[in-house]
Amino acid sequence: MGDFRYLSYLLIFQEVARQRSFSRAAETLCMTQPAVSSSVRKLEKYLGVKLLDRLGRHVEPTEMGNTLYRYACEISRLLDEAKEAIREACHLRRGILRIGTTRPLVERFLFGAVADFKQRHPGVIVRLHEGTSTEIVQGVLDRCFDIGVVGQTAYPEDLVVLPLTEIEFFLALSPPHHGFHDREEISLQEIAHSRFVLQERGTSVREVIEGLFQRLGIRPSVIMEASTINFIKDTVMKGIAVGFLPRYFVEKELKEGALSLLRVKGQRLSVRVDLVYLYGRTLSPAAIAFKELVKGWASGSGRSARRANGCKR
Amino acid sequence: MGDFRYLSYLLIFQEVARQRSFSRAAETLCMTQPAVSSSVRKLEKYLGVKLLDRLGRHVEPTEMGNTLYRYACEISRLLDEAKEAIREACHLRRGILRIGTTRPLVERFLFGAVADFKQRHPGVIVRLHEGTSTEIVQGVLDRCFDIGVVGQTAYPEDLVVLPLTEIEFFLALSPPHHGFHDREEISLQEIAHSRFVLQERGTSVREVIEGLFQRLGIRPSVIMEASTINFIKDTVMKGIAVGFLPRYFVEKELKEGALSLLRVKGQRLSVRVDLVYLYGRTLSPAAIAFKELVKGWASGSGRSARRANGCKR
DNA sequence: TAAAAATACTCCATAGGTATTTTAT
DNA sequence: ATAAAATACCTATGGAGTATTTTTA
Repeated sequence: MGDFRYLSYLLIFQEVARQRSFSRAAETLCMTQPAVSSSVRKLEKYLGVKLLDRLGRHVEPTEMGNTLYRYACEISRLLDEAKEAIREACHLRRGILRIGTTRPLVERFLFGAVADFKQRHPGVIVRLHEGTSTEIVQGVLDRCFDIGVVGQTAYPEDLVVLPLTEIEFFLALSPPHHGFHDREEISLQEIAHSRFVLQERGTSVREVIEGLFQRLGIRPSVIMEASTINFIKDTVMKGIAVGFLPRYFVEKELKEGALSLLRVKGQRLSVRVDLVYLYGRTLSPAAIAFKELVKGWASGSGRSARRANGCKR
Repeated sequence: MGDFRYLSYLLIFQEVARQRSFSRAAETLCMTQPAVSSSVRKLEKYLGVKLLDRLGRHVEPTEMGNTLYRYACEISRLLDEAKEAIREACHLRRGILRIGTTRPLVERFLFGAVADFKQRHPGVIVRLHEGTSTEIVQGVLDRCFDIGVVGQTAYPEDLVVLPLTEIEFFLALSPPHHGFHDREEISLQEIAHSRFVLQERGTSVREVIEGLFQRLGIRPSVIMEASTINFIKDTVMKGIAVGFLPRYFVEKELKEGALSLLRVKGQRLSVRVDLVYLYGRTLSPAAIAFKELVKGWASGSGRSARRANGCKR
């Protein structure tokens, strides 16, 4: 095409039409009157129509001039709006933040982090999706999520992985049904023939647990696969099976004695929590801000990311 | 401001975002790849944000890039629309034509001319306003009408006046009530003491009639001022008063003998019909076309403006 | 290694300035 | 007579080209 330059003429014309004067328009546009005149003339030549009637003292848009003026107004409005949208997104007053994560992690710190983020940046829309680790990772690859917070898995390349924290899992069992509830530790061999309720396939914990069993040559009898961590807790408490749970999740039940947690002897049964995003892609300001925030919520018990600073009042 | 040039960068960026490639965008834009690259880089620098993630083989808009891309699409849509609107208006496929005229002239030829115009240019909206000659002239001055078709008056300067035709007025009277109906002519003195129904003040005919009476030193007894020409006809036919009417308007009544028309002796009682528009202002293509059309309808009995030519099929 | 973007440089078109004339009020 | 637009002319910026290097898939 090559008629890009006429775009600027359009905005110059708009000012002339608005002010009904070349000179005044030149002034507000910080140009000289001849420059404005020539711009409008070039636009008229390009479009092949007269846009302004020069009437000595003042100037008046023609029929076509009025038509074009209306469009020019709309266009310059959009230009301002676009600039404003970018400005606002930069200052975290606008935008969308799409986070993918797993159910247990939502409760561990995402929930708190998101609430914190929303309070700091109420203008940003946060979309929190839940899924298994593999689903979330795929979602990040597919640009469904800006960032994912998942238990460690085998990541594909071109994914930036930022370790956040580690969550240790313990063998969870119901006191009445086993003789182990007074012990601190237990070896997997001791419970090799128990019935298990495990996290569903596709979750990071499951992968870790499977790896453990495999290394010890144990083929456990998995009687249930739970899609929610709550279901595991309930099943264990009923004494139907044993499972693996993080401590933070059953704090209350432990106090009540409804459940026992035993460290798995000789093995480090823990899952690293990672924040992941696509390599090479620019994170939105909102995503960057959230990334920093969630680091705090992961490391300390969460509240290390102070609420006081950074908040405009 | 001076940031006009960034407008063109916006459209270049849009093409890159659409094609997800600098090289391909350069091709469709008929530019070189470095030119496109530098444009986008300048836009990024101007806005202070990264718009595209360069990923070797291809390119992908960032969050901000996507936001801006949506605006760019809307803007380029508007640009196309504006150009199309102007093109269509030039070819008389779109536009508004605002005509001001007086009631009797609508029936004399405006009605036919407008119908003819609409048939040739169905896309153009025609707004036909009625009023007294002075009202219409004022409307033209106030930009309410593109053109006015009125009986001749004292025009203000800066009005272009194009004489269309002349309409002769005759004394109209009801046969039973007067002894003149078998005559051809009559002098105003003979009916100086009749009761008159005249066109309302502000109309051209009224001005002409007033001038005539004044010159002859007659002060007629005007018992009624009619705002519609029909009212004059009815009043005359009822024998309540005498008035002045053009022949074309009472053709039927003359044949039926319900009315007589007598030429006013020694006086040329006629009103010139003018097409007027603002001096210095560019007429819209629709107005120019209508102007030419109405010339034909005024001169011949109307049909001299052929219908065959100029019509695209 | 091949395709695409970035970089380096050169050039000329043109946007926009100054000075002046024309025009209309 | 004055204010505003048009015209004429000139200069310098920067847009866009060619050639080359760098990068990544």
